[in-house]
Amino acid sequence: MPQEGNHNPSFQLLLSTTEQLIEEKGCRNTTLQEIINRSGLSKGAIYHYVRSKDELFGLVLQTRLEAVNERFFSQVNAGKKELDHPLQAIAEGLQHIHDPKDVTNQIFVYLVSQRDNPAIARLLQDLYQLSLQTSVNWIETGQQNGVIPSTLDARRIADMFIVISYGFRLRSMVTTDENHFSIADFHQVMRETLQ
Amino acid sequence: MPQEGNHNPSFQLLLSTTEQLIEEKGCRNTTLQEIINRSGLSKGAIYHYVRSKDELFGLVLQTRLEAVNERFFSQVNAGKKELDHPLQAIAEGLQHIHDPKDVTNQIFVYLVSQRDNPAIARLLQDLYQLSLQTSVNWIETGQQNGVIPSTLDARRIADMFIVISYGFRLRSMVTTDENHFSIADFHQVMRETLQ
Amino acid sequence: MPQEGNHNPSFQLLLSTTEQLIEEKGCRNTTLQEIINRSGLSKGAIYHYVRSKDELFGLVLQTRLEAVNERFFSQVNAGKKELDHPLQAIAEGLQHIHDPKDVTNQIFVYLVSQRDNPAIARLLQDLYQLSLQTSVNWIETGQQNGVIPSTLDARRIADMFIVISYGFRLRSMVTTDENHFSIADFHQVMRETLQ
Amino acid sequence: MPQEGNHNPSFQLLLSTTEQLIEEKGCRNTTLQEIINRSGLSKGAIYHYVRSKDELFGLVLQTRLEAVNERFFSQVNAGKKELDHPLQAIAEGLQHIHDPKDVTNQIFVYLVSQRDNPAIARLLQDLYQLSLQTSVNWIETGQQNGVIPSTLDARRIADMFIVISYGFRLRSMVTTDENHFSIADFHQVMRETLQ
DNA sequence: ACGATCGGGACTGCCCGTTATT
DNA sequence: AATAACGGGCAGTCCCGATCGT
Repeated sequence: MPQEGNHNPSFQLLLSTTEQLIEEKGCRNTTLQEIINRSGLSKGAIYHYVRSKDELFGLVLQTRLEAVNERFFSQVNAGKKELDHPLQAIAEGLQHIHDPKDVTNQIFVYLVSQRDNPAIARLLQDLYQLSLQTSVNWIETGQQNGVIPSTLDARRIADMFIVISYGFRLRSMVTTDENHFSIADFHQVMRETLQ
Repeated sequence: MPQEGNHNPSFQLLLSTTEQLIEEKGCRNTTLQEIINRSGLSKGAIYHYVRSKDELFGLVLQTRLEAVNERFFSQVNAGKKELDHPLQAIAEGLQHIHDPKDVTNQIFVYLVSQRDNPAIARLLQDLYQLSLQTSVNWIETGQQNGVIPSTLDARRIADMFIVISYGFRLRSMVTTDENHFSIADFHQVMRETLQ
Repeated sequence: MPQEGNHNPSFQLLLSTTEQLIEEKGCRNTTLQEIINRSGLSKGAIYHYVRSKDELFGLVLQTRLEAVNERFFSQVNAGKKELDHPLQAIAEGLQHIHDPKDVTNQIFVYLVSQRDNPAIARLLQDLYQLSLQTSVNWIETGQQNGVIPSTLDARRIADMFIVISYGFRLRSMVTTDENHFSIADFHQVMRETLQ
Repeated sequence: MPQEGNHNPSFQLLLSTTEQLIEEKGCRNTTLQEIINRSGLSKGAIYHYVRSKDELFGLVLQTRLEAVNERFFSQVNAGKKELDHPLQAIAEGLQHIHDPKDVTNQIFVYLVSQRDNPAIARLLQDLYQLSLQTSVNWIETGQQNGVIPSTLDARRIADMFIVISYGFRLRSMVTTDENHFSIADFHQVMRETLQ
């Protein structure tokens, strides 16, 4: 499984085709056969890069989340303005957790429902840690800049942030109601929590 | 599909066997064949009661959640003491959302990942509405009793409650870390939010 | 697996199609797909009757051997002449162990090479017992009729007979030489052994 | 395919790893992937030495049998005592045909079941000829030394010997019964046959 | 000569759901 | 109301070839 930082065009094609199919038809209805048909790769080729369909989906999710995190990170680093309102920046960057069609949301719950597979469980754990650490970094940056009181436990706040974003993701996939508790409300709660 | 309030022993056996199997091996690994073997029912019998495996899982979830809600409702109605601390009652009743092995958590994410099936989508929507309405009822009871300020939007608070409980459910299935944002913290946030 | 004495036409079709294909192309090259194509049955139908391809092959072998044994048995019972020369009758009935294309030979070695599968091992053991018992019966019949000395150990002689017929089967699949040790020679050895 | 008398360490490693795996898990369950994992060789390396997995197995068998034959040959040449009882020497050297776990037995039936592959058929034919010729040599040696009557057809006797040893091999893989016709009985038969 | 990566495609067994039958 | 028969999609495994470097 030589996919560490793999830039092989076939592997990239595999990932993008899979992502596209998930977007169109959901995880459940995305079959290996369709990936084969659309990508032009063979089953052997696919299993040369990944160990299973689940791992493939996990890889797509990981790639996506890493891209998101990277984008955020560079955003935060780039502008000084955002540093004044890091929470706002974060909240704005999270619009996608409201989109039930968002590929990351779909793959995320799909993988959680496969968590009895140890490899999947590990991947999910890793992604959680990644998100948590990123959030901690943001908050600590805010504390160093004085916009967030240093008395707060960065880790706990970050985890709360994760929990609520998980909640939003799940709610978006459960109901289509015009929702009553919005990201704006969340922002408000955070603001009060952080004084 | 005559399962409205069905007390048929075969149907009850079907539900309990399924629940048991899910607890043992997870949703994904619970096959029809195993349900047949363990329950002694035939495939025809099962498909006489339910339309699909997903519907069966949905029914198990629904039964469970209704039992939980009913228990809560009678609890709230029974004692006056709990009325003074409705939030605490709620929080205590939610310990199970922390258990990644909890059958409702497992079925819930499984069904969400199957949400492209319209019947499943409808079921999830219904369950969301049920939870929401239950929460609204609790909060309004609290407002009538003066323990919660009447200025607050019961619907919004209830939804926030749902979102966060969804978040806890999901987090419990993603990580086994000693978690930093706990139900106690949640209680604290709620208390502050509700003044 | 309801194939005990199954006279279901689909099941019979399955067996005969399989036998035919093995005769044409050997066990290894007989694929499920071909059986499906030629028989018109679906994969689901086939797996309704058998648990695996190996079991299917085993069933073909068993059916064949039982037919052979039954034919022998009725032959022995029918004619008085054969009772005088039971060995000759046996030897003549064994011509097919010389035919490398014979389906029973092919399936037999195929199954032996799969003997790590416990179900296969059990089947082979059963078939061995069946053959052994049949041979013992013949010999004891010979002893009762006085053509075989009662001093001989029927069981040992029968087993020797099995071993040598196994040897003939295997040799026929290994070499196409005009063979030097023939069934006639075997007959001679037996005759001397039995006085 | 430069494996004639190849003493290349990689090639030897390939053979011994394969033999070891067959001993542990049987021919069927010995996959190329396992050979790759355990030997550390790459797929390319393996296919550099052999044309197919079957050929690889054939090579292991051939190597083993040649070693056995060579050992016998040197034994016969070394001592005079054995020359007096060549049959006994042979019989003693054949204990391994009783061991169903013996690698040669396993590979042998595996290859026979693959005999539709012409290369395999040729290999089996060659091995048969080798065995036959070896037996003929022993018997002729015995005849020259006067322990075996010169009137006997060495070729026929040798072939009978092969057939029976084939039979023992097969029986050992079919049943685990304490067997009734033993090598000792075989020895007895041979002795009587040869006067 | 030696070996690694990449890729192709056949095949089995599993599993869900449907239809015919009683 | 329940069973047996059946249909067919799908994932993952496996053997092997092709190509390229060393």
